[in-house]
Amino acid sequence: MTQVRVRFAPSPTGLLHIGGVRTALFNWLFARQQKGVFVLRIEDTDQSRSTDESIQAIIEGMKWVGLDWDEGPYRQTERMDLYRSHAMQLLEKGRAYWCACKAEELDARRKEAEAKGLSPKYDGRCRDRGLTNQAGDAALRFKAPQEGETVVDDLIKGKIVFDNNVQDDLIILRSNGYPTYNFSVVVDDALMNITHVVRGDDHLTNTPRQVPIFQALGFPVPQFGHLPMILGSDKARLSKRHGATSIMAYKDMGYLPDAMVNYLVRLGWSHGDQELFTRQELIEKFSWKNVQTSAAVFNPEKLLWVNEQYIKKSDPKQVAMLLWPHLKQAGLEDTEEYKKEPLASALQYGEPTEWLVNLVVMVRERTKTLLETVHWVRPYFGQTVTFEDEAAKKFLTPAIAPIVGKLLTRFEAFPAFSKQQWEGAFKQLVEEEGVKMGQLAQPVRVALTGRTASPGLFDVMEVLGRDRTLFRLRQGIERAFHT
RNA sequence: GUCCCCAUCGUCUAGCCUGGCCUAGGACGUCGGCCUUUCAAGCCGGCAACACGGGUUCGAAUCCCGUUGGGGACACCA
Repeated sequence: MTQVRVRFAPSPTGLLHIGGVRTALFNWLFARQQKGVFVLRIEDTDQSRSTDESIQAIIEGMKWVGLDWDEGPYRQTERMDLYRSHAMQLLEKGRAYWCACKAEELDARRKEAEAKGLSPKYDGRCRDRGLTNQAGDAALRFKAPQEGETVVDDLIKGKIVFDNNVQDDLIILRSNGYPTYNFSVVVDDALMNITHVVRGDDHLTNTPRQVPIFQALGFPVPQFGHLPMILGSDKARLSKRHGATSIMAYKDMGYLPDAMVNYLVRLGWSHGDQELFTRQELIEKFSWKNVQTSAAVFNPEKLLWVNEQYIKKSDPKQVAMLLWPHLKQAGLEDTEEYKKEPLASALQYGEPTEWLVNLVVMVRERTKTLLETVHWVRPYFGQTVTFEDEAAKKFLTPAIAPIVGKLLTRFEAFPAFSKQQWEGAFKQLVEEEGVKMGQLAQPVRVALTGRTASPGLFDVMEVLGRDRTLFRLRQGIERAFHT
């Protein structure tokens, strides 16, 4: 059994798209499962649209989402000699010919054909002219078979039959000497010994163009697999108008890489009723036969739910580390608490403090993204609290100040914080005063966090610690007299 | 226009290959309830789908044909 070799071959013409990540993911899963090789190849033969920034964006995105590659990144622009020499081979074999038609002429003829309701394919006028490329401005065309059929046995869609008479002679070398996509992929996939070409559905009709080129070059034809597309809510191909499509935008919005992977893989693949998978499980359970044949609509709400599950169930240390950059972005880096985070500025190293980890555990039940986590975690940074006006106005009133004062006195009597002890004191006071739990709890909550919603009061005190709890209680009482 | 792909709740999907176990299961969302010091979480329950029409068969979501609908491709883009 030969070793499985797969590849992800994006073109660097923009940010790394969610659809691209999913394609990469299926390839990666298959490679890891089969103990094969995952190749990253940058298809940058369109020099007018390719940029180095895009290459960086692809690499950054792949790394963030944890899809590591074994070979590459290769760049097609560094392999020009290979494409040219193989193109010349085809010319020598009589499987290619020079075409002197100008781009504008072809354009005009295509439009004309379309207007007449004919197929817009190349009319083959240079096919038998035996031209040479003396002027150096001709394009080289592949002599595509015009008879018979090309059969593709797709890993996902099954057997597909294409009539060869609908294929035209595609250009393999542009007049500027650069190869075109359909040619460079074939040369690369062949030379890189790619065994399984797995890509988006939109490439399905490229397959019957590419297969004859493999054959003409004398290369074995790889297995093909075509993944269904990802659609927007209106069932049109997913694009920016449906919202964020770049993978890094999701990082910025506070999504976890594992959550993205989990959501994306379930978009078109399933394993019974299971919704959540570890990476190891995905690698073990992945199978082509469970890949969906039809397109899927991207659903941001379900993605949000998956992310929420990961925030809740992942190792809180991991979550805390992923939280660091967001804390900084939120302007919390000047607080004492942030400064205690050992390596928050070099987030790839070290571990978060126990304090932060506990904080994450305390708030994670109520956050769906890391951005929300930041919001919930914010009151615990810094000595003083920022009151939300509405909250203070409603709960920190002169009427309530005395009882909060009594609570403060009792707490002050304790030399250290003890959840059990303090909660007992709190409940006793509530009973003595004959008030409802909430009548005291809400003012205290506002005093401690500045807001009307928070985790359990005594968890809050624990994270705050004795001194800050007392400090904020005093602060709250003071505020109460000023309302 | 030509070629190709696809079709189960609003959405992601299980079931389809190997027809009966399907009065079609799960998940997201949504609606209602329980729990509760707030906000969540959690738990329980409700609503909700086999695109349509023909066949084949004792029996079809499952097999076949057609229709309709959706998507993709037809570049010196990838």
